[in-house]
Amino acid sequence: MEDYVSLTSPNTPVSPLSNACTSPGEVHASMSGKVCGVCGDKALGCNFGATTCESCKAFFRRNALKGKEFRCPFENNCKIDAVTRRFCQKCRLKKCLDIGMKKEFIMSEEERTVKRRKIEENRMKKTKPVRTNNTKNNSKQLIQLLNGGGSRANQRKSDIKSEAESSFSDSDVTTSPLDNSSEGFHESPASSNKATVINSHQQLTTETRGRMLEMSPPEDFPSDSSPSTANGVIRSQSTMSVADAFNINLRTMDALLNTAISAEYNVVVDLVRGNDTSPLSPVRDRPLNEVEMAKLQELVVANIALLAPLTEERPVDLHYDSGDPTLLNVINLTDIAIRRMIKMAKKLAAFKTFCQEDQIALLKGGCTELMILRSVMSYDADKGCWKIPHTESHVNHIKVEVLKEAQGNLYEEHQRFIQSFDPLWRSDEHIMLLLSAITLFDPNRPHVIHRDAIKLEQESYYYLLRRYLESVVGGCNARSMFLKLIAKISELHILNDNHVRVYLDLNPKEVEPLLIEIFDLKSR
Amino acid sequence: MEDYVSLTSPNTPVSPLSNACTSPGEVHASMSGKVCGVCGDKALGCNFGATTCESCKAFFRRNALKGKEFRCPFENNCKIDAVTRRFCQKCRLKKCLDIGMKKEFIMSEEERTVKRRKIEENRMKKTKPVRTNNTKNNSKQLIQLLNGGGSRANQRKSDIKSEAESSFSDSDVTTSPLDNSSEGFHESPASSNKATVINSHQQLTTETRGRMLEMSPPEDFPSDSSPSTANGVIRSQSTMSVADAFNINLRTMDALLNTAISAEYNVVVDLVRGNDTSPLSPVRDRPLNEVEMAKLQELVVANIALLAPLTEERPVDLHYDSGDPTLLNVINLTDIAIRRMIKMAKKLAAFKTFCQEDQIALLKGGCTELMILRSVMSYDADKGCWKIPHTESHVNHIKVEVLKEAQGNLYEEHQRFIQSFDPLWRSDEHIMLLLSAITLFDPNRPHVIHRDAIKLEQESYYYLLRRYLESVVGGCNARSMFLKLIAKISELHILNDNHVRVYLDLNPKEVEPLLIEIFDLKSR
DNA sequence: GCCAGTTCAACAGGTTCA
DNA sequence: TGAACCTGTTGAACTGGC
Ligand SMILES: [Zn+2]
Ligand SMILES: [Zn+2]
Ligand SMILES: [Zn+2]
Ligand SMILES: [Zn+2]
Repeated sequence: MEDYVSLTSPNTPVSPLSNACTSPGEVHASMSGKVCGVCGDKALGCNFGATTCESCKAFFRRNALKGKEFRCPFENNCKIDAVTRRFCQKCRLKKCLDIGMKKEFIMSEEERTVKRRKIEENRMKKTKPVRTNNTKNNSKQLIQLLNGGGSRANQRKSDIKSEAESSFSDSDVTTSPLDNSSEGFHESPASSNKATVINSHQQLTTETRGRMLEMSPPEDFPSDSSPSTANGVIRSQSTMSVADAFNINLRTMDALLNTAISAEYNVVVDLVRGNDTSPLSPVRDRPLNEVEMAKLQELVVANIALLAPLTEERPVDLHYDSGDPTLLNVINLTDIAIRRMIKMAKKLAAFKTFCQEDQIALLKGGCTELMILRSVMSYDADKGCWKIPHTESHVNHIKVEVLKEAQGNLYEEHQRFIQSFDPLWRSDEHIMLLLSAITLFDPNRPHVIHRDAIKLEQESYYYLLRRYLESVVGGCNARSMFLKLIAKISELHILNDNHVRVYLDLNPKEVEPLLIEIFDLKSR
Repeated sequence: MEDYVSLTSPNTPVSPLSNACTSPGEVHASMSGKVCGVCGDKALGCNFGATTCESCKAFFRRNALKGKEFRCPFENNCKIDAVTRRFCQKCRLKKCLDIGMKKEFIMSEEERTVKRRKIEENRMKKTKPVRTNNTKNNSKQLIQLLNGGGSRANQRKSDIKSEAESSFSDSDVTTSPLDNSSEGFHESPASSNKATVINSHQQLTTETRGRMLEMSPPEDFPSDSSPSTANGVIRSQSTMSVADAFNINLRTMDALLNTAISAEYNVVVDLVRGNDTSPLSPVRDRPLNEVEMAKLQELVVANIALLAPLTEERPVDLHYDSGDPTLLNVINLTDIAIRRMIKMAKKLAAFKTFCQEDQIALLKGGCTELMILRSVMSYDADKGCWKIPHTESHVNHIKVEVLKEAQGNLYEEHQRFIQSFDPLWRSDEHIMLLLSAITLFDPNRPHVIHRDAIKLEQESYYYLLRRYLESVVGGCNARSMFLKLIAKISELHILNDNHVRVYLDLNPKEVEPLLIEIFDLKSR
């Protein structure tokens, strides 16, 4: 059974030194059964410029580009056949090249990237359900809500037929362990502000690490602190004059931004000039500046406004108080949650600057993800329920378990997602709101028109999130957290798909009009 | 004489008596249950060229290479079976060889070291937090250098005992019978870098993909290719759980990360300029903005500081001034180069924000690669030497040819690497510094703790490099240059890896303490 | 159908530990 | 010494653009 016969005619069966594959059109007569020019094994075709077997093809692809230097355990002239080919990489590779295989034919990193992307795109096209457009026609409710400053534009199914309540969530930011919640509804910017910036992980304090560094130059790193808790941690709390920040008017963005820029820029200037004087002035680890604070505060304020409105919007028809709501109840309550969302969005200056089409696109595309985030915020781990404020005095509790009624393992996934949020994140209103903003201003929503403009807005929130983290925790940790949070956004997209499926399965007749509009249910 | 032949090369893998293993794909009909060719015990597969059991495999590995002469207690013709195999090593080993086991297939000492390293590296990449090496204990010098602003923390061997320039001869005492011993070592400041230590060949593959995504044509996200679909609608595969999906969805992560980074640079500026930029305004062809400029400038400044310090750091003991330095001289001079590197790193704000463990990991892992880059920068093509400033007025010239002293073709490879840099790149300080920064902030270094944080920083420099190129040459060219430069980084890793072994063979007694620490030489 | 790349289970080398 | 284990490498089978 010795196919070792091949050993006698070691090299290429065809031409001694090259078995370059002939041009496709021209069939080489002598080739009856193709043979690998490298090892003599059965060949299927031409690979990287020569006729080879599958294994030599793979071998060449894997090793030719790496500059890796192999060593021959023998005399650098090993004969390569189907059995011995594995024994000496060096001689095998050499033979590959000798018979004319070309490294150039191996796709570069870039080419592979392009290819992969192309495949992905094609895959998308096939799978893509393609939803209907956001025409003015099928977005009446949304448009009304967006335009109408008031509440009359509402048409709730449940106004007629009272039903259960609640939703995943509305804003329970209130329940947040952080004090600010307790401040609750006042809008007094000042008070909330303070909370804003400073509160936050108790342990971390708003240490302005940058400042600290300057103050204690020599031993930048305490060297003792464990890496995780780390490098900077507990330091004195520097109570910067946050107060001023709030007086700043959001409208005068230009001025503010200039401040920010100069701040950013100053670092450089410092470095360039007397770099010796303050070599440590870090780009990071500095407290939020006025602009940043203002932008963050805007979110907080918009969110606060969210807490009360529910009641005004519609008569209290929270009948289910008597018992636990069904899944359908809960779903329809998301109607309310979404209205809140819209209201909140409208409080964001940037949002209002977008054209109506984009506003609709963002809301339609993002509202469910936003709700999931709210769900995370309002989750009460102890009771396993969402705490949802309805009136100033009344808080509703809805068992998360209601999700078990949904198909698939929505409940488990939802729980896992919530759990995957570090309690510290969940309870940090600022983090959650920033994530919400990033989610809202997602430039990749379908039907978006001014994509770049939206992208810019989103970027500003990414940036702000990062800055916020830097101002709260230092160095490595800030970046780690930032990345983990970004990962959460990625997970959110996926989880969202599963949630949406629940809506799509609904019978339009049982669902609130607004929901029908948002999920294009009629079209199903 | 088949045996002879088979010993020298695998040409005849199958000797009459052998039970040489056939290629895996080819099913040997006669083989029902595999049996050890040596002892008849149950065999699992092919080991060192023959089908053997686990114990004979281990036996052969342990004893075949040792020149050890065993003595047969009997007549030199013992029967070897599962029971008797341990009675006579001599006959057992002889039988091993008889049935075709080849000592050449046993990895040499050096190969094993390389392999071990690679494994450890990979392990570190996966296991993120776990702290291991780089303990404070074995990184004293580094820590001193990192903390101490001054230079007193230095302990140079050459300060104390100027010792013979040594011959490498002993270094290549490599025990391996295989030629590899030939590696010898060579060092150029640059080349020595390679040894750097932590060779890391991460393939930039997946990462590059992300980076390229952004660079591609203006309409990065043709709206359809975008991963996000609308608020509902199947984003990726549908039913998978969030957890699973996460892996599959790395692509989305890439995109998000990119957004986050560009946010870092653009937000402030863009907003100021008027975020109503036309929707299609291309990201290319615009000059660097303030933030980007600042970050780049920081590198330049840090680099400037690098040029003078050498003399302060240590008394000039460049004995070789009288003549050309030997390879060992050069190797030990890398000590100085590394000190500069550390100094430079410390001038980077971002670097300082990392915890000490990470700072050490990055320096330990990256310093040799960084030195290779410096080698490229300081190379004088005309004279074929490196120009290394020692004092402000004095520049040292070291012939690159010193690398020829090293075994193997280190010199050639090094030269090739340098030459492969377009002179335009080499002379562009910004490009070289950006490459250095990318190399420094390599998240895949072993023992890194906050891997993702470092990755973020690195991505940031990738982004900056791209932007820099865009600002200097036009869109298309920028793109291809960017890719070529990335490829260089990849080559750098390989070059580095290929010579790590050189350092490993050094005799610790002849090497500067800092180098010992960085290369963990003592541990050998 | 060709020929790039991708995937994954088996393979074969080293390492560990009793 | 050898069973158990770990990991990088191989290669058969498969995917997908052209
Ligand atoms: Zn082959
Ligand atoms: Zn060979
Ligand atoms: Zn055996
Ligand atoms: Zn014997």
